[in-house]
Amino acid sequence: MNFRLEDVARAAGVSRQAVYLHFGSKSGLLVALVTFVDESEGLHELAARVFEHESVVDQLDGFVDLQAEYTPRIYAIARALDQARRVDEAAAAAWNNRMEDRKTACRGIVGRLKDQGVLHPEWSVEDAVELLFVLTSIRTWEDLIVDAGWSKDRYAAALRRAARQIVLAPAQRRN
Amino acid sequence: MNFRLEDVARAAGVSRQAVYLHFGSKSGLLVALVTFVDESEGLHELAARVFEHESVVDQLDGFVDLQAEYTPRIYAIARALDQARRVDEAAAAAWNNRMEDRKTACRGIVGRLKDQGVLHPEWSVEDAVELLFVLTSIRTWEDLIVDAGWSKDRYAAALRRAARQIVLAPAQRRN
DNA sequence: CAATGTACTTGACATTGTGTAAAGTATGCG
DNA sequence: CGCATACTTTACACAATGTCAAGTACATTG
Repeated sequence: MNFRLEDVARAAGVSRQAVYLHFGSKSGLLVALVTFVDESEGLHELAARVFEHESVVDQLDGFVDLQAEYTPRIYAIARALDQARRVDEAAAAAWNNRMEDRKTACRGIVGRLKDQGVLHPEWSVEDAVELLFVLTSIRTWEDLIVDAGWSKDRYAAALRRAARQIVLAPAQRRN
Repeated sequence: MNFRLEDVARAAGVSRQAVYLHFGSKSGLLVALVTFVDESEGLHELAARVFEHESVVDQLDGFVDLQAEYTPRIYAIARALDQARRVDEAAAAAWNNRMEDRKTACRGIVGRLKDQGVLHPEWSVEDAVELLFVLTSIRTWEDLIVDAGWSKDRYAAALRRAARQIVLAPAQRRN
């Protein structure tokens, strides 16, 4: 929530009140923005493309790459939403919604790994899903890219490797 | 920053102004609190104990366990500090300071793994340090414990496993 | 004992930003 | 024309941080 409604309104060329008429509150604006950006950036299509890969391992890599590619585009908004969700119910719902989508993607990948017998034997499906989820989260991205100053490529390479090591059965590790 | 200075002052049995006399600002209070809590909880000794283990792998496990044990004790403060650091320089310094300590610990572990030839060959020391760091971060803890509802034990077990898989050379994996 | 300093209190006020309310205006449409 | 829609302008309530000035209680010290 690192922005003032007055600035937003001025930048949009409307009065501050117009923002309230349209979105009800600051959080309301944020929630609408999140939805809008995901649509206009085509998140859905990008995600679908990841799952077009025949090999699950390619899907896993693609999922990591998607995070590397997509997160910087939405980072500022995501951070604001992450903050807003602590105090605003609608923001929390929007956040949970997006997280649920991401988790579903993780479940898909891990489930397929399990089905094909290439899930690392030490991991339960549930734990592997959650760990893949957290490994590819915006927070992890922030820690590595923003705070540690990593490049996108370094992030993608390291996370691909980490995700594979955690989730793939040792025999399958070489691709 | 999910608290009001007036409440803090009242709970401490002093006037709101007294807080300003002592700590200068809300962030100042927070920074002082962080230092105080780390000392009174004995973080330094707990960390030292982790590194008393002879085996580096035990140190790695102990480091994960320390996070599992310690993070819940400081979570509320840590979250406030994480938020404060975006707007307050002193808070940012306090945060970076603690992160640097944690990173030093990671460097120690990974460095020793490298020296003993048991660091996973696919990882550079720098990348492994950072990945161990992010894996054991407060943010990751929050995602798993607070948001996903994991138990402490589940967290510790999963992260031990994940850390080992990422950082240990395959041959060394069984301990 | 008087003077001084320390640590705090009380109360008032400036500031910033969100959110609400009310009245007015421009535009388009049936 | 009459009316609805979409917006503007202005004003204000409110919460919370941070500042300021004057006062008080108590302990220390010459």
